[in-house]
Amino acid sequence: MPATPRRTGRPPVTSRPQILAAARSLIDADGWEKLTVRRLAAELGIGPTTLYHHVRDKQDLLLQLLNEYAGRLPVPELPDEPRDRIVVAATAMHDALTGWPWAAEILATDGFVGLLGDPALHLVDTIVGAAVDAGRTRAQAVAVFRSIWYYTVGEILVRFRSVGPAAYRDIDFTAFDPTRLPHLAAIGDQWPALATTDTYPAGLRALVDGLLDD
Amino acid sequence: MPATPRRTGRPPVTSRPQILAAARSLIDADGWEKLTVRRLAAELGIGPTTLYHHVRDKQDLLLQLLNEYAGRLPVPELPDEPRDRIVVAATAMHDALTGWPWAAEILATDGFVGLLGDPALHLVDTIVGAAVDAGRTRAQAVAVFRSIWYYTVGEILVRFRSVGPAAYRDIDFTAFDPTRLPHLAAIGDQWPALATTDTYPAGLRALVDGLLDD
DNA sequence: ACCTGAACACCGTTCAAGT
DNA sequence: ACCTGAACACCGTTCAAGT
Repeated sequence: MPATPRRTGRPPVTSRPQILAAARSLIDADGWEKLTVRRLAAELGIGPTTLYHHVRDKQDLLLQLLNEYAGRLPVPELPDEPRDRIVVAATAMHDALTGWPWAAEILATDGFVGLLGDPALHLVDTIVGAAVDAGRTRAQAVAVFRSIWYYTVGEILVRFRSVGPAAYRDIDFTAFDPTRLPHLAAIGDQWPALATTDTYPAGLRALVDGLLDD
Repeated sequence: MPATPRRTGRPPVTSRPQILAAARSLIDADGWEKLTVRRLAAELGIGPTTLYHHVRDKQDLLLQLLNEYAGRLPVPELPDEPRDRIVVAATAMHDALTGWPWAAEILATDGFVGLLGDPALHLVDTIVGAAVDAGRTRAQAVAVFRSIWYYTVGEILVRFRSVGPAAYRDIDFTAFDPTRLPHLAAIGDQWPALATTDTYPAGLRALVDGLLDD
């Protein structure tokens, strides 16, 4: 009568935690684009096909990675005032995505809320609850969350997938036709500086104010 | 003394307009994901490598496609009132992206404003100009545009890349822990219905109000 | 039980050679 | 001046066979 179940067959060469750790270090070292099944297997010193005994497919791997990351997130201290609570919770989401922007790729891909783990859902619940406390109906509160979510994930995606110096180099910001595009022409080569300023907090505040004011 | 330059060498089997038209019909028929260099070449009855004599690379092809699409957009009638003008211009952008959601993939990838053609930039200029008319500085006006852009592109990306019925099928919305996620538990299986409601116009209005109010 | 190599059905892109 | 096939360096995934 063995206390632990007898192991049979060939011993495993890797494990789920090992795979997730390797994936994380691969992303952190070489970037999100370089995380492929084949490279990950090579990193682990195993054949690509072996990975499929531990994860269903690549999408499943990414979700496990995401939920593990969410579990490590610090839980922010939440103010009592509903409006401030929304801003703090949304900012915590934004900070989490800034730290791992590739997560936004997954979250804007696949039915966002239902795929998140408990810790990340806690922030969703916080925002919905705070909107209810601010006098919204539950349906309105979900709409509040969704608007904030679109703004947040959009900011992350645009900020991290774009406007490398290379993309801007081709563009002559002083060449806008002043009769057709007067304001862009007036801004001219100040655009790149203005477009890289961090305006997330101000925009978030404005959005929350607009959503909660009658 | 020839009036037109003499043509020499092998005659072309295709042209830029033909390539763009084929790419457009391929996207419309089979979806954005199916637009590959090789499939496009097959559609045109030419070798994949021939395409590289007409476009620099795939990215270049996509940009040409995008700018051509922007050129076909209807120009909306713009109200005098600055706040309304912003809403109308942003809605026109949103409508354009709803009609061709894959465009959002490119626009959230590569330094968005500088890559757009004149017609699409006209909407950018409109929003910046209206924000100036509403009393903002030029720097603030750019921030207004950017916030609206993040919200808009985020909505499109999330809406079109997510929550197919397949994604939701795995999720039990009645299983949220009521002590840890009280509001999500209270919403329960109403979430999918609430999450597919079109809240873009209301959220946009709220955002614009928040951005323009002092 | 778990691992493996070979294979399938693809990608984008380059380049020397052909017409 | 333009086209072509072959080739390079990759993808994610399946599956029969091995230990």
